[in-house]
Amino acid sequence: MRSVDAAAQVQPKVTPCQACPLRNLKAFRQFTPTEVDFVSYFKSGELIAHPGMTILSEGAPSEHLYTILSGWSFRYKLLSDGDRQILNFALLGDLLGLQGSVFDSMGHSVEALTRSTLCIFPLQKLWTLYEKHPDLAFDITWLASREERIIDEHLISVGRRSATQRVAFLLMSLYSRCVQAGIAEGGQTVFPLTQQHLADALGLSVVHTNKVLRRLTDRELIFWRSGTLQIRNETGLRELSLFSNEEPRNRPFI
Amino acid sequence: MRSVDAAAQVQPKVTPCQACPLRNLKAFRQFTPTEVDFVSYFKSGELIAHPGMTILSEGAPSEHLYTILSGWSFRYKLLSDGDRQILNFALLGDLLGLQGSVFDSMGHSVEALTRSTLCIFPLQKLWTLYEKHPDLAFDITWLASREERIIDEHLISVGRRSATQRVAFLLMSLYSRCVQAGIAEGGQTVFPLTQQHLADALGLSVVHTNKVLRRLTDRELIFWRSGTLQIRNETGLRELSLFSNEEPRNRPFI
DNA sequence: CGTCTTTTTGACCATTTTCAATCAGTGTGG
DNA sequence: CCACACTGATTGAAAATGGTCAAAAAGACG
Repeated sequence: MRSVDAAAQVQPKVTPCQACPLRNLKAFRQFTPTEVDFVSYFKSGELIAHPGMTILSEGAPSEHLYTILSGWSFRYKLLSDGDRQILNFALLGDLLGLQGSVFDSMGHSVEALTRSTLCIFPLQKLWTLYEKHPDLAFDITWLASREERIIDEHLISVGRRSATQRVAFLLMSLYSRCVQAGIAEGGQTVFPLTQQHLADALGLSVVHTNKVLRRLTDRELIFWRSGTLQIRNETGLRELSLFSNEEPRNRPFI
Repeated sequence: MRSVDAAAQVQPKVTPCQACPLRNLKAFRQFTPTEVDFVSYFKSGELIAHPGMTILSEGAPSEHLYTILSGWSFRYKLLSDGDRQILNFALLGDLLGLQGSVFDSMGHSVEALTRSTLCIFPLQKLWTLYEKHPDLAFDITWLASREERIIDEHLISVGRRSATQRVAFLLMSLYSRCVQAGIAEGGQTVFPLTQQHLADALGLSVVHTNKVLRRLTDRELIFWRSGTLQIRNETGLRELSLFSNEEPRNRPFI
């Protein structure tokens, strides 16, 4: 279990906010020059996280807020017997560490799934954001509400859907987020999870997750191999999982 | 399924913010006079909701933000087959309808469990709050983060705990919130749920929930009868459920 | 090529669900 | 005050979904 300090590389601003790659994606909203200036002042540097690295730890305070510039990570909690529940995955543009800025410690941990680049925002400047940039403060509320929505949806999955529906739903929902993030096309997306990750997110055992995936493959709904997920029959998968994508366009980020 | 318009009683401000009963509870933070003035300007009236009434509907836009002045309600989502997942319960001081102010529609519904009084805040004035009262804007972020924390905790319960632990955990966590809200004392609290509500929150069937409750009663951990829940052995229940209360004191509200 | 992680399968087991009644509590109208 | 209707609580039995265990196969990597 490597800690941030041990394995992370903190860098100065390699990617200037003025040239933020997220702004080119149609999913994200545009900034005004004033906003860009503030965010640029707010951002203190970048963090390169390597696969398996713990970015934020449950129970520990957090000094920073992060925005994902690239890569995948996931939020999770551990039970005392070692069981892990993955709460949500985090992709391009997602905000991490908000709990740390509002409470004295994080209620969950965050681990990098792939090599990731995160923008670092020191909390000392967060208050200035609220004071001087109500529009950005509102964006933070927006992002928090969106996170709530995703967890709500996840909770109904784990609580009320069958194993097959759960798997189907999570795959569809991640695929849909990948499309939004511009890293998926033609029904195909990079998909750097292991079956263990899926199982831990869905409240299932790996063994059963594996069997469900086999069935979905046999039914020619999906094809998942060596880090790539193919949605072979999106309509079928949507029907099965009752997934309906209402992800808002023009989403904010910081 | 009564709608808000049909059964609700919208009243002018019966309880002036200056004399808000929440401010007397040690769990809640104090307001500055400026803040009280603004909240008072923000609040447009009160809503009396009766048991079973739908306060907010999934998929519908919401015109208002609500704060609970008294009573119980719960957030839930329905599956197409009619199954219901209760996402969280809402008590004194909790904020309802934030999603409606950020997205064009609610991602979940809210139903009153008991007769409830809610403060009504029209969304048109929300932007003023962000502009003129960054401290209150921060409070909204705080409340959103707290909601996330509770759902996270709920999700790990549903995903990874046994039925017995789940029931024990939910009971402890609701009891703990009641203590905070000042409506519980001496291990005893009003508890206006049915076993169906518990089951729907925990992702269990009513039948099994009933059997688990019986076992908890037989082990003399709890005693629940006619709307009153007694925690007969708090230590035992905490141990069983792995519940640890870290609810922050001095919580904000609007 | 050898080691380590991840995936896959089969067999067996357990928790939880579903089904089907019955019972208890509450409110209503006569 | 009692019969009737409803909703919610309880129970037992049978069925099922998903879990655990164990082991082998397949990849990934130095």
